[in-house]
Amino acid sequence: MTDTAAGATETDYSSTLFLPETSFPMRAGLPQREPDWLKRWEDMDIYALQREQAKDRPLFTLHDGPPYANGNIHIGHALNKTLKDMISRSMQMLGFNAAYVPGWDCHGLPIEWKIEEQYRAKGKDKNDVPVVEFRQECRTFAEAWVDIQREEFKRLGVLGEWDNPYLTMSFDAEAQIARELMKVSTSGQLYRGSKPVMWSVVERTALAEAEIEYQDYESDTIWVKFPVLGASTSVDTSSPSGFADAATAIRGLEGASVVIWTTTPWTIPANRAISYSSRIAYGLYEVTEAAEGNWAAVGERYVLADKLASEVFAKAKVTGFNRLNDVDPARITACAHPLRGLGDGYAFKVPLLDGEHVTDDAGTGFVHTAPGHGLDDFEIWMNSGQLLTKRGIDTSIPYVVGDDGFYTADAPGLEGARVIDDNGKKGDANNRVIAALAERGAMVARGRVKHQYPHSWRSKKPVIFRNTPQWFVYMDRDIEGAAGDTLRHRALRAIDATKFYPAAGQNRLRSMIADRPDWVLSRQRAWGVPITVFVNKSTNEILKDETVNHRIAQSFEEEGADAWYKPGAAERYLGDAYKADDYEMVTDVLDVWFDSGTTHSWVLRNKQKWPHLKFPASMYLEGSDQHRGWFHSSLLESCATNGHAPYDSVLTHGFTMDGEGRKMSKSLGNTVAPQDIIKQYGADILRLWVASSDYSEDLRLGKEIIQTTVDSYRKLRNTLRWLLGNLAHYQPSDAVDFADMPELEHLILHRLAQLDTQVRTAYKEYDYRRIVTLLTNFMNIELSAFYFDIRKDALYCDPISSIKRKASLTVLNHLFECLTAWLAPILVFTMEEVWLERYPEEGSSVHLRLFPEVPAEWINDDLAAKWQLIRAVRRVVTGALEVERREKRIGSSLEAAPKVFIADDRYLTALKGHDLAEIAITSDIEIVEGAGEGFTLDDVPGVSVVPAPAEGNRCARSWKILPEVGSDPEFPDVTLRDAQALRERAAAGL
RNA sequence: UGGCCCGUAGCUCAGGUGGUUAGAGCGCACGCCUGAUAAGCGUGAGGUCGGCAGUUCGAGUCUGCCCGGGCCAACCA
Repeated sequence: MTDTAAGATETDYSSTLFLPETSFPMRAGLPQREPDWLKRWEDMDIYALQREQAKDRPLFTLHDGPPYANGNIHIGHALNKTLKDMISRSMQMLGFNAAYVPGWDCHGLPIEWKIEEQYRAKGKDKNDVPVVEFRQECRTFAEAWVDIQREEFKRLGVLGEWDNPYLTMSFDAEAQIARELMKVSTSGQLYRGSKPVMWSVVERTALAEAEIEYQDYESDTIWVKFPVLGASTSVDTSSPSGFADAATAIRGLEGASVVIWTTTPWTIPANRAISYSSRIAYGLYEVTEAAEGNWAAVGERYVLADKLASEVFAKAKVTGFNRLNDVDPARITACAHPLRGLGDGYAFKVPLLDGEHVTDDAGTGFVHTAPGHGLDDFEIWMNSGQLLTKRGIDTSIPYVVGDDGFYTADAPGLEGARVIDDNGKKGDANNRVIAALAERGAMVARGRVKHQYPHSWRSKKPVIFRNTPQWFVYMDRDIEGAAGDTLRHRALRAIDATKFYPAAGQNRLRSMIADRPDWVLSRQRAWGVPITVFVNKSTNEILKDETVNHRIAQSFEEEGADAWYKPGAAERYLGDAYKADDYEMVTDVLDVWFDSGTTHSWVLRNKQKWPHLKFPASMYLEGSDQHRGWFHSSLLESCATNGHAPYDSVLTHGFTMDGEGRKMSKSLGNTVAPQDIIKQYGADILRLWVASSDYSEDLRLGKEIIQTTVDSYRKLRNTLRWLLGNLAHYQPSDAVDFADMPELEHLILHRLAQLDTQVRTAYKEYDYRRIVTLLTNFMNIELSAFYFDIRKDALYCDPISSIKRKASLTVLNHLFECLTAWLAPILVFTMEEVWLERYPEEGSSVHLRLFPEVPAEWINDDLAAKWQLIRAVRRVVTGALEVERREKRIGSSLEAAPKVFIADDRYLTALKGHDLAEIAITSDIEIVEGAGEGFTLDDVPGVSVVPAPAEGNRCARSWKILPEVGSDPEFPDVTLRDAQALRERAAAGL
């Protein structure tokens, strides 16, 4: 055993070693220091430098989906922008010109709403303010949030054209959005139809779901008879037949009535169909006993859902009834409208439609369907369009109620009755309808029900669903006469031509496009781009005049879309060619999805403003919700105007959940604000979290996950710090040629070359977590625990002239070059910090680099396979030493000099020419050919290790224990190698 | 309720076309080192692969059902 007492008097040689030297701090202090690097990048205008540097490279255009300009950014924004940043940075470093132009969505209801809120606080009424003034306030509001969000995004380390972003409310944008709309209208794809919307009679305005609150309300309910007009023996309802030829098969339906139930009697004049469900059992019932004069009289026959029949009869004060037989409602071809004949109207047939929304929980099992006054009603009516047309039924939806709540001429015999008055009180419509029904013997029963009913958030008054004219884009009409060339067809074809990450996104978007109804473009709102269309009052046709359209676009360029709302606008646009009085100027505003759906046309194609962008974009990247949003509307808009998608690829990410995988919400109190993470840990931690998560699914974020990220950041940071410390002793002139390097260095360079391919591939596939896994594993297992650990001896102790030391330094330099570049798109701040530590010159930045070229000669699979064997032997040695440590026979591995018995030639061959002691970090090792006793590992057969203490004295410099220590007269307390090192130092004057 | 998607160790993730005792890094426990030191090295313990049923000689991997979670289904973005 070594004389441990000698240690007490040991000379301290540490000043003669090449120990790591660096001022690079172990603790990052990111929250404090990140702003300094941001400032540095801004001062040097690194974004412009990148563009200049890459001006001749192929373009990679990640087109930014515009966030909405209200409120501070949340974790979803941070995720989104960070991913985008990692993509553009890595594409830039892969050799593209990857410009990034951020944008904002500025129009729309939420902003409008905020301004209205401010009005209400001041007791001001929106309707008293001129539209242009109101719009100006919205604009100012959006501008303020653009500024705030811009700073928040920059703080994440996102590099982009922040001083030249795109805004949907800029004048040129508003002009181009209008131009795009006019392209759609002149090509004949735009039409005016109608749709029920939530309508407040009191405020004379359409309302959004967010503007609705549900309150208790007492409604009149009625049960109404719809006389059966005909039935068919076959369920092929496309061939209607009367009773004359089908009487035998449809027993008892002649003279019977289908009974419906509704809580909105005033919608009866708007009834156009009855919905039933094929999953519900129906029967034909006869009234056998009822009081004299009862609405439901003895002898009448009703079709009802079996489950609800007795309930209906109870309401109808029927004391006795019979079930006659089963009824399949699909066989009823049509009913008469219960108001038939009133005011000479209601002569149309009322068809029966099979509806998913029909239940037998309440009512009669039949749902009164007024397509102009309910969403379900509207949908089933629209979806049945083909069927109805085949049966000769007019599919147009009547405008039964005006914006003031009065019945219109579409409610014959009821004109002048009102649904809701200006104070929000029930009008006389219900009673008038009930009276008219009773008069014709169409009533079965009436009642009242208390339920939750939608009310306006502002006035607290009840609202109604009301059919309202809207502007639509055809999904299925041939575009400009080309047969089969419909918008839907174009869009589906475009989806097939687009690459999706992950692939599932393709199906999702495809099924949405395949199923979607026509696109409703109009909103009855103020803050947006107007639908710049004139309609001829007598022909109802849209004016298609290039000159007029040009005037419109031109005025928007100069004054913004406000021009549409200025006095005399109609005359100004129509000029002398048309009389303004002959035309209706549409005042509806465009759906904001149309705004953002056109960005490709005025951002990607505006070469003056953004010369580094291309159309179509290389990629659109957003959260998976955007399959219904931006991906969708951009696709439709571009297919309508360009015939193809505006993107080559679409990448989607999931949503950020809390640590348990539940959605973040303010009410649950489980939200994580990006601002807080940045303040406490730094943006690089947030970015590392993004990079190590699987963004294709929902991501989780919580305390523990942040801690995990912080831990892995520390490890990365320290490994780089050690690299920096050693490279302090490296001069480029020390570089050793590849051919002159030891095998261990070749091994590391081989791994580096492998990683080069893997990292590039992963970046091309946007697979950041693979990069993080690859690099952390490499740095932890192969560098920190293996290569660095082995080479510390040579790096610290070897003589100045040592080739091994210089070769190792050369490898460290390569490692530095590669690792800093590979990690730069992810850890943008830290890699810059690391880089500047070595290259602090002005204008220097890791972000102006490309991923380094790696020489092909580094690849050496045979060598790697050989070192697999060597490392296997090493594992047996370390395993054996661990037993010695347990038994307190050694502490440091340098106290050991084991005997290694090797019976397997493969291992012997592999080890030939190598110093296993160096590799296993022992003071000495004896290799014995042949089998032996000792420590073994199951997966390394033929290798056994017999531990033994190292013989000799401990070297005061390298701490190795060798017999040779003491043999150098000049330096008797060190090994011969260390003595040589000391002599060289002295010779060099150190 | 419907469309699409997800559920592998404490955490983040690997686990082509089904095939031996399910892997990695981090964390944790224990030990070593004290010349990467609020660091470094080693060893080890952790998993009914959401549950149930089926197909199969054999399923984390295929099928069905169930449970849990997410996105979408707005004059919200």
